[in-house]
Amino acid sequence: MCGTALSWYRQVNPQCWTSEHVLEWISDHVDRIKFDASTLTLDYCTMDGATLCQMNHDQMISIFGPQLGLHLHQSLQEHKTKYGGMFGFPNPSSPESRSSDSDPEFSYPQISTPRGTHLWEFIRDILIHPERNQGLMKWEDRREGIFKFLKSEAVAQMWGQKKKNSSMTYEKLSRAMRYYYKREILERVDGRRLVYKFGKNSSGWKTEEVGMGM
DNA sequence: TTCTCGTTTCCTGTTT
DNA sequence: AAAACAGGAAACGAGA
Repeated sequence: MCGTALSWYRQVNPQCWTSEHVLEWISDHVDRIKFDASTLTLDYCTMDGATLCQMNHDQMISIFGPQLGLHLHQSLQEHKTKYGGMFGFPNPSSPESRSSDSDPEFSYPQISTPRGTHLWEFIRDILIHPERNQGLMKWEDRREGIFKFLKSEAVAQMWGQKKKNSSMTYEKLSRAMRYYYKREILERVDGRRLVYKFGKNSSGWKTEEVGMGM
């Protein structure tokens, strides 16, 4: 990894980036899309490349918001395919560099994320990080898996971005949610508008199951 | 290429 | 009245 130019890091596997490179890369995108950087927390931008590469689309959006998050995610995917060697996504068993540079509480549950996340998984991943999801959704009853949409149209837009469909609405998203009742991925919660409950065929949201120390 | 799955889109009717 | 909820039906795109 010999480097000379300021931006040499852009030609290497993003896994190798230091936290400075990551920060540089983020600010580059901030400039490029004229994003209002004052809405960002420097804390969340401080991570090394390996940590960055661990993040999936939803986590990226949870931290950086729908606009910047999407740009970062797409750009990172391009970097990965171009310079990231043979891996489509990061090695799940990577030892994890927990340097003081990394976000100390950066311990996402290791959920196997198949290509093309499903809607319920997308929703679940937003809920797993309530402190970072910008008030999009919240748990009504964490134990029971009951949750509520706070910004239904915003979530729908995010879902649409993920599927490259700018015309997604809550109306249409909710139809897909209702199909989950029969498959018992969701259970009905009636009388409660915008409230749903995870069913027995869902996974990855229970605190015990995920081992988040609760 | 065809088939399935998981939605997406549209719609009509009901409920809150 | 507006926004959600209910599902049927058909179209769709990705992947096997």
